[in-house]
Amino acid sequence: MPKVSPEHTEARRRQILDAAARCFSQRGFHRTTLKDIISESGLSAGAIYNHFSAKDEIVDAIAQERHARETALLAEALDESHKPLDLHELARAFFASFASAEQMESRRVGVEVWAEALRNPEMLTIVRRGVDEPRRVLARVITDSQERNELPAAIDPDGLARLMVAIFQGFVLQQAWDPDTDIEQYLATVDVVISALTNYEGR
Amino acid sequence: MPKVSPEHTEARRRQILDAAARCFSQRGFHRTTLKDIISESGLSAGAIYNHFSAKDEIVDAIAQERHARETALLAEALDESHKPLDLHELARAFFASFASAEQMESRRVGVEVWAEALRNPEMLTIVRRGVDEPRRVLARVITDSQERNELPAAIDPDGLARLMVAIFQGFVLQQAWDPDTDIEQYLATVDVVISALTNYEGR
Amino acid sequence: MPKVSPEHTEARRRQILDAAARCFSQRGFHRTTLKDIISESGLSAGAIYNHFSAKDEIVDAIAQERHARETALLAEALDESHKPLDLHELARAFFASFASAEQMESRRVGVEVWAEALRNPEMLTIVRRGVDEPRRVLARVITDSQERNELPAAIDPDGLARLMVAIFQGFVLQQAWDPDTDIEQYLATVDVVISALTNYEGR
Amino acid sequence: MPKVSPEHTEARRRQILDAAARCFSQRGFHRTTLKDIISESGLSAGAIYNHFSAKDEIVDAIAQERHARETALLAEALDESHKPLDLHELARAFFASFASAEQMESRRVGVEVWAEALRNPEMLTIVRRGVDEPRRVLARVITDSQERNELPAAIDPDGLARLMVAIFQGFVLQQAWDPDTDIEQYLATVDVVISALTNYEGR
DNA sequence: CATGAATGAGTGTTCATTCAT
DNA sequence: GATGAATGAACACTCATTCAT
Repeated sequence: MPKVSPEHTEARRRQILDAAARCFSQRGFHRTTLKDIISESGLSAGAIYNHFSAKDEIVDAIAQERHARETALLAEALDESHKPLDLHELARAFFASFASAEQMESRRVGVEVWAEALRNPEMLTIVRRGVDEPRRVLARVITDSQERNELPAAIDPDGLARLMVAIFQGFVLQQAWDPDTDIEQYLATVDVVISALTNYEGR
Repeated sequence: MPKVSPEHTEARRRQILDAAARCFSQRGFHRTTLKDIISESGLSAGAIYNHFSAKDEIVDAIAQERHARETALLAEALDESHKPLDLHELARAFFASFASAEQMESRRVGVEVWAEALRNPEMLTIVRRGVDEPRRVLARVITDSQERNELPAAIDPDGLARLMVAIFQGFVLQQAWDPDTDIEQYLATVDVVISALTNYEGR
Repeated sequence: MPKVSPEHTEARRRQILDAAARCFSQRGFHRTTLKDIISESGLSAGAIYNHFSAKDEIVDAIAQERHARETALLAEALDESHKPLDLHELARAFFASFASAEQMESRRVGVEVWAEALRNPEMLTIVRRGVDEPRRVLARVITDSQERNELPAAIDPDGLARLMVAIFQGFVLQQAWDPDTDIEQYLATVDVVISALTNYEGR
Repeated sequence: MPKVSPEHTEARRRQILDAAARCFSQRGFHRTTLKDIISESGLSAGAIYNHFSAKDEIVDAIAQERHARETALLAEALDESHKPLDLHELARAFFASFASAEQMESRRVGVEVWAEALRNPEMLTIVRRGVDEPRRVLARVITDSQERNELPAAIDPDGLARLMVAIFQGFVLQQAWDPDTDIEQYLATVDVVISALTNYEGR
């Protein structure tokens, strides 16, 4: 079926990436073979190589998409919120993606990407992009809050941003290991921490 | 009929595990071949198989040792501290291991173990043991602090324990991706958070 | 029902064969993929298969054309010369094709055809046709010369024809390996050999 | 069977190279698959890769050995001859290898190496070594003969050496295409040419 | 006729594991 | 126990060929 529309090409790409994502989520990408992706996608080896020139490229694309989707979700959540942003809202926005099961699968792959980033520069770039941007957003919101006297000026905005990102990352891990991990309990604690910081007047 | 002393056996095991740890830290589990371990250890394939019946067993042993060492370090830190423990001291104890470069290598492997735990039940068990125990210690310390009125009673001890563990895990990740990450800045922020919680009287 | 003129068909064939010849000369038959020919020709896979039913057929056609062209060049050279032919002129005619760079490319392909002929009967037939015909021409010229007493009668015409063909083939090889090989030096030596034979009166 | 003698290692290498040579001679090295070599040698893929790190390395080794053997045969023939060498003897020495059927197989592979040398620098080096050395030997013999007044001084030694090498190469080709090619007829003609040159006193 | 996406058998290569010495 | 050559299933990837549009 040649002379095919760009939509068709894009659909095939999706078909491959969706199949790969399912495989990666189940077995991890090191244990996923091209045969797995072939079976799962219903395509042939050649068809896949018409869209990606190597297995690694599929892995990269999945990692990239994952972080792009997460960043998009966050940006969306920020846009919907009323200015000025407060940290409570921001925290909720961060955790919003935990609703769907599909996102849960995606986050499992994300954890593997985190590990892969330690050995694969390509992946480290992707991870950094996905982590640094939210951190910068957070740091800005923190600075703004300090200027409005809603947060002690003594707090280092970057340090707190890092810590809040860590709070998110740590939960991702804990929930990945145990899907029953109680997100509401966790978010309630996050709220307490934020409130405590908000009311804190230095030592 | 073993002709060799148990000490010799143990020394061989160490030789293998140390070589494997170096390989894993550099290339990751999946990219490390048995040939790599053979070269790095200076032993033969057969010699290795006399101590481990499969590559996976080496991986498991490394993961196990890693968490055992970390738990031991933590226990040691707790023992040395003067009762009653406060959260500031506890946080410092958690982060104590970040001093040495060797520990840095070990933590890189640890991150991969975290990812591996998502697909390998054996590894999940190891990870859970390594994470749950500290969390329980933390929760107990928090409860104690609440009883001494050093922390608001409204805080959920388990939720806060989880969050503090997350604060640790997130930093491990961030530092693994960027070794220049400033630990003192981070610890200062952790201290602020703990102080804020200590002084917080609910809303 | 062909809608296209025979000229168009022939033009397409040329387009394919020219592209293929360029590819073969650069990478050899075996390393040239159909994709290479597609890129080089600017045509599509389907278009090529409308004119050739397999890659081998293109190879055959190239080999055939090459030898046809060489034979034609030789015939032309013979026609132009004034009878009776002498061996000096004939040798020059043989080596005439070494002038152009295009012919140089063609000869590189020719060497591969020589090798291919050892395994591919189709190709062997082509090579034989291309080699036997000149050899017969040479043998006839030699016989004629002997009858005119310009060459010792003791010489075996077929043996000498073979040897003169070999002199040509060997030079093709040597020049293919080293394009700087001095053709004038070589031709001068050939002339000396012919003169020596001409003047030779047996032992 | 580890801790094996160097002889054993060498025997395995031979086993592989002999099998490969048989395959190459039958199908050519482009059409010979590793599976072919595996079947023919009776070894496993892994065993082969213990001795050669890629298929290309086997091809190179075969080409190298072929030329080494040919050079050795020539050197041997030269040593056996009584000084001073004359061209008749030298020509016979060159053609001595045409006796055995095994050498015939080897020469078929050699023709393929000649073609391969046009695209593969590694192979070109091997071919050049195999061709230049005999050419130099020939040129020296020619110069010596000229000094002894057995050959006209007007002849260019290098040109004649090239031509004699070509006479050899051309015969290799012709015999490879047609095993029935008469070597005695050919050698007789070569002798006539040499005699004619010997008696030639310039134009 | 032209297109080029799709096919899938086949390729060279790797690597955890075994076992005769 | 120690050795390391041997195994062979599995892997990622290629490419001549087909055929629906």
